[in-house]
Amino acid sequence: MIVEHGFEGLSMHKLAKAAGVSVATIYIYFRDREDLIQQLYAEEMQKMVEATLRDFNPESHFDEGLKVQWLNRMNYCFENPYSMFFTEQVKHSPLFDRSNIDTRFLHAMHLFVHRAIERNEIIPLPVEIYWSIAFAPLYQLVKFHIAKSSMPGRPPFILDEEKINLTLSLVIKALKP
Amino acid sequence: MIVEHGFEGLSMHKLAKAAGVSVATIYIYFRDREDLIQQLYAEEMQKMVEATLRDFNPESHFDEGLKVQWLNRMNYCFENPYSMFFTEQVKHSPLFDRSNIDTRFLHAMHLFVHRAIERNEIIPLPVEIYWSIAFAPLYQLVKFHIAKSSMPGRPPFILDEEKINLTLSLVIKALKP
DNA sequence: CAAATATAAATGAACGTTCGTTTATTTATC
DNA sequence: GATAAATAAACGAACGTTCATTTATATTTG
Repeated sequence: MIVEHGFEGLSMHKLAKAAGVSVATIYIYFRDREDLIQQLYAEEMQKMVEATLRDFNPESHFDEGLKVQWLNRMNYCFENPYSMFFTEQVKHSPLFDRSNIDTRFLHAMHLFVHRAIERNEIIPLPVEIYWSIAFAPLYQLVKFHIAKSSMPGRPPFILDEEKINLTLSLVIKALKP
Repeated sequence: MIVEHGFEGLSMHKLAKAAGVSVATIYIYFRDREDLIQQLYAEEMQKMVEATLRDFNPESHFDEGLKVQWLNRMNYCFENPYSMFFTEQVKHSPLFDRSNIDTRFLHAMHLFVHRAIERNEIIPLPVEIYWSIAFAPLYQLVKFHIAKSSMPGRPPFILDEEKINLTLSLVIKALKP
């Protein structure tokens, strides 16, 4: 409902009807409407983080580790477009609470980056700059892919492993000493 | 209203009251609520595009042209945080209509990229990959800056011209032959 | 083992608001 | 006196939430 019609598209009555359940039943499991959305968001984010960290070793070489994360993230987005759209919508709405970010994920990332810097695999950078170069391009490509026709009047953009590898190599080039 | 409470925070009654106007008056100038939001979005996007293209010459050297755009975009976001937040919210909502993207802007960008490729200033790339590397990091940095504390438990991230230049140099390194 | 009781889960109906939108009328401008 | 702009009031529909009640499940008792 939220993905297709925005937050306004989710009403407790419609949700109850769609779930084949009474409206009051929802309030047994969720304090109120906002709590429902927040719990759903937390749940989806946790699944995404787990998928992103699958087979990821923070001690691995930077190139290898970043590639694992890119492919994980890309695959998850492709297999769960609704989840992706929903979480992106929350992240760009006033509902988003930055203090609730998964710390397990952050720690793994910090370890990974600092190890890579120690080993001289990438140049030392503020984490935000590192993040903006290492991940923002991936997100953008995934969005282009999901939007199918990325730009009007152009052929649809299909993100495949070849394009991922090309972009990844450029990103790594930027971060290499 | 939308920035502070989401789309649900904008009601015609509350808007009329805030504007010191009757509800019916709004319907003289806007077909309905959605038309109001779409017109507001189009207006804000046009202002942003104009600000981004200020002093930008599509024929200029790639490094120079990209820097102009980055600084323009960054400054506009800083000076108009509400506009930024609002448009980002629309872009990540089902209201967003990809077919309404400003073509003037797209043409300027295409010309700029192709000239740079012709002059061998950057490697040839699909436009989407170019875009994801050339701009996504900037957006991410601006978001970090606006979010003040980028990641919990870390000092607030302040985006200044020095950090912009550093990131820009890395991005250019990635795109250079 | 069945009946009785206690506990938990689920419900339909209703609450008072607020929603987006319209219409008949008044006010301002030319 | 005509045209345009603005309004107050009202519309039914839908909203989030609650509550008294019913249904289902588990436990105890005779």
